[in-house]
Amino acid sequence: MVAAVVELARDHGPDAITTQAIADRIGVTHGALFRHFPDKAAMWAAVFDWVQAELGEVVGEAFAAGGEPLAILERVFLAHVGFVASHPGVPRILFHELQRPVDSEFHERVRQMVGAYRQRLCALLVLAKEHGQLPARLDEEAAAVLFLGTVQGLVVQSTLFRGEAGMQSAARRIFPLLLNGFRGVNA
Amino acid sequence: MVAAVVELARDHGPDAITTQAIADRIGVTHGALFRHFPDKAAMWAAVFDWVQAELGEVVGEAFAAGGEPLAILERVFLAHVGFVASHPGVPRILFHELQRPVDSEFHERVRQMVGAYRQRLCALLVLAKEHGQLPARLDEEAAAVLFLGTVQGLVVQSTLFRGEAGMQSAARRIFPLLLNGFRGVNA
DNA sequence: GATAGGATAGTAACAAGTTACTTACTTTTC
DNA sequence: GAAAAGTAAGTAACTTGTTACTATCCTATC
Repeated sequence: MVAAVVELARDHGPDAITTQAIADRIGVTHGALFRHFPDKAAMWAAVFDWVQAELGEVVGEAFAAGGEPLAILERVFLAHVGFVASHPGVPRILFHELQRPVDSEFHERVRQMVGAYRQRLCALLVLAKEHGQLPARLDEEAAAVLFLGTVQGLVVQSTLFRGEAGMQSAARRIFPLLLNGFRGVNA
Repeated sequence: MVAAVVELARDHGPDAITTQAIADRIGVTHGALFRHFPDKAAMWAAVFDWVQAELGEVVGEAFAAGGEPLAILERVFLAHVGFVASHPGVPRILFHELQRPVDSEFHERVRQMVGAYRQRLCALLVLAKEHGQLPARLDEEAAAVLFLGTVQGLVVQSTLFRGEAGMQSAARRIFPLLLNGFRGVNA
């Protein structure tokens, strides 16, 4: 089911992801879907669960692989971009979720997810400071926001232009700039 | 009309922006809308026209106000963020537009708009190089992508967290990091 | 200067098509 | 043989767009 939704999101915007379209894609009748999910919201929730788990795993591995803090940072960056590049439907789904009312359940979940991600990044940046890889006066919260923003901006622009193919190479060109910003030229 | 749509987008997500909802917001009946617009697509087009003109003006002023290239860059950054902060519905509308099929008319328009913006940024960065404010080896295309990505990422995270209020202050904290990245610590 | 005529803008009700979801019934599977 | 899974045919609500009719205002003629 989840796979069907992610594929549908890739080439027809989420408006076109009707329960009928999902059923067609899976190869069952419309009614059969509702034997497994109480309603459409539950289907979206399942998709979100999958995204959260999958992205969590990919990024978690990058975090866990060890090495110097800045090497980890780069690995996380590329892993995140790589995940999105190999699942082009995912950002569309998330953007769609974000367009619900601000106090919706999904908003809360995304907020928690991004918040936890940001905290891990902050911890990593503090570690890098302690290792002397980054200046002690670095505003690591701003840096974490910038890091995530860079990924998100890359995603948006890649869906606009080169498609997802050029995303990885763009990421490799951009990361040094990002890192230099963290290191600080005026330190 | 445009104002009604932008306000609706602020707190109700574009799915809920039906022609009926627009009519209610304006204070006319449903049918009256179709006396001014042939169909709903034309309404979206009008909204997009407004966004393009308004944002173009705000950013254009920041470009035109003169000063050193990096000062202009900062002014553009803050102007852009300020515009979005004062019209929270706008990013939602644009994200909604981006979820149409890739070869749609809107996609093409957004692409041109972002493309033109990127070129202006590149030109500005080249100018900064010539003034000796940025190292000659700076990859200005990557820098332009990073610049736009930062704005976009800031927008996304602001709609998630502090709301649009903290966006300006976040922008002020982040810009120095961005700039340092351009200046390059390894130059 | 009053008034006919026509464009402009609005209203109310409706038509046609979608969408999410249900229900009564059948098939598969263990 | 019973529970789980699937099917076919609905239904109610909602969405975009249309249509027949009305009010308002500007103009131009008598």
